[in-house]
Formats: sequence, C-alpha cells, structure tokens
Amino acid sequence: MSSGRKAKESGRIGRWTPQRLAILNVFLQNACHLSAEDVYLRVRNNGTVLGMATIYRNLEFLCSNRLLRRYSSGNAGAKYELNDDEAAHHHHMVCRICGNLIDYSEFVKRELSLIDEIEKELEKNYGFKISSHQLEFRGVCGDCRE
Amino acid sequence: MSSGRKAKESGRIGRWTPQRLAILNVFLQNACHLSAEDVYLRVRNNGTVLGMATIYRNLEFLCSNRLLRRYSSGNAGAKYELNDDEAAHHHHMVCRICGNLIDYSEFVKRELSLIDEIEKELEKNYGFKISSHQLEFRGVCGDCRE
DNA sequence: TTATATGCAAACGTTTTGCTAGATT
DNA sequence: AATCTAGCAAAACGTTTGCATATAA
Repeated sequence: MSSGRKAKESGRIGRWTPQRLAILNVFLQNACHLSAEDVYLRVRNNGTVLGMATIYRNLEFLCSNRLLRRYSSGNAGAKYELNDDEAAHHHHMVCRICGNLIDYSEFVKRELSLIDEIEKELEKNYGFKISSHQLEFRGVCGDCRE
Repeated sequence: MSSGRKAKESGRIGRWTPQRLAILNVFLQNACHLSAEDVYLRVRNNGTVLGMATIYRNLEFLCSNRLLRRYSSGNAGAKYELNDDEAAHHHHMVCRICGNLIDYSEFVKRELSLIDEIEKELEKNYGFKISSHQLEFRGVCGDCRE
C-alpha cells in the first residue's frame, strides 16, 4: 500500500540543501559561463562554506535536472550556465589568447532555423536523437589584437 | 650576413623526426577523431616506439602548423583530425551514451554560408578576429536507443 | 526515520613540464 | 656544431569516488 499522502510535487528532484541553493543562486545572480572553481569562490564569498566535491556533485545534479547547462569551452575545464530559455538562445565566441568568452545573439533566429532543420534531417538519416547543439567561434578578441 | 645558402623551403616548421612523421602518418591513413591515446597506440602498432609526452608535444606542434585540428568533444579528452580542406567541411554529432562520434556533411554548404556571414558580422560588431568555428550536435545514437 | 547530501582525502585520467641524452639539419 | 626533439618520470590540472558523518523531508 502507498503512504498516507502523495507528496504534491516536492521531493521529486532531490533535497534543497543550503549548499545546493547557494550554488543555484550564484547562477541566478550571475547567469554566465562559470567554471566549477568560479562557482566555488562565489558561493564562499556569499557566506556558505562547502567543498569542491559538493560543487561538482551539485553542478551535475542541476544539469541532469535541466536547471543548468554544461559545455566545454575549448581547452580548459567545463563551464556552466543557466538553462532558461534566454540562455538557450545565444552562442559563444572564445578568445584563444585570453580565454575570454563573449555571448552573442544577433543571428540566433537564423541559426536556430537552420539548426532545427539540420537536426530533423540528421535524426532521419542517422537514427540519432538529438538533444542539444553547440555553435562556437574561436579567434582573437579586440583587446588581444593590440 | 646570411648563411651560405638559403635552405629552399625546409626547416621552417621544425624537424621531421621519425616520431613526428609516424604521428602524422596515422592521420593520413586514418583521418578521423583520434585521441592522444589512440594516436599513441596506432603509432606503436606501426612499429615506432615513443612516449606520451612526444605524442602531446607533436599533436600541439602539428596543430600550430595547421596540419591537424584539435577539438574538445564533450567530457572526455581532446580529439584531433587532419586539417585539410575535406576535413574542414564537416561537422560532428556525439552520442552522450557511448561517446561515439559521427561526421556528417549533408548541410555543409548551407551551414558554411550562414557561418561565413555570421563571422563577418561578429568581426564587425565585436572586433573579434575569428579563425575557426565548431558546430556540434549531442544526443543519443541509434545503437544506444535500444 | 531514513534516504539523500556533505566533507574530506585519496584516486583518477589527461595533459604539461623539467631535465638529460639523443638526433636533425 | 648548434639547435631542436625524445624520453622518462614527476607534477599539475580538473574531476570523480569511497566512506563516515550530518541533515532534509
């Protein structure tokens, strides 16, 4: 038999510990390109003490629950950003000198219409079920060109 | 004063040691998505003994001389492929279950025409000098969908 | 109450580096 | 001969894991 009451919606995706909340808050304040280390430092600056293992476990947790997105920006470690609709509609430029990362959204409409079309075709032609894409440009930013 | 003769074209990009040649040969035989470890194993199978440090130093060398291209495929380590014109005109799909990587080139013409246009605009709008791009789809491949 | 999360430290895989000996031009 | 490269082992780096303790639900 089932338990007394059916727990409305809560508890389905895990427990909201102070550490987990603090990590998510960093992204809500500051929704852009954070490495695990970035998150670690910001959470601690905000007054919550925690270890790197907790950072990694929670970043993974938040990603599998679609609250964050992870992407690998070139050489260094992974980066994370909010996975809201707004964040979903920009792409990146990375400077290969200073590593700086710039968002742009100028072409998103055209990019996405092509990308949607490509996704459908690839699913048909290769039996792939596509769930995400990444478009990234690399080069040298204005500051690094002297 | 300059030395006796002007060394036709040779020596400009370094020395062609047996190890370096063997590494490049792996890609010439087999131009697709090799990790450092893949290269290591294939070179040794081909009869040239060498260490991982040599692999990494040469992959870096070949990339900076534009003979190879490096890209970071999701979570695992970097992968490398030939940087010839043919290789330059395909993009990737990665299976996030088995890590398998598929090339496709169906849409390259349309992708590249949009990408070229975007690059020009981004250079104008952000002062970025763009030298490469990467478009990648992630999902689940046919085999991993049961 | 009990499954789930934390913290720490140690393990892990990939990549880089310092140094000496060796090979290429 | 002079410079560049290989080899080895150790270190660096980002990330993951085992295990005991603490905590949210």
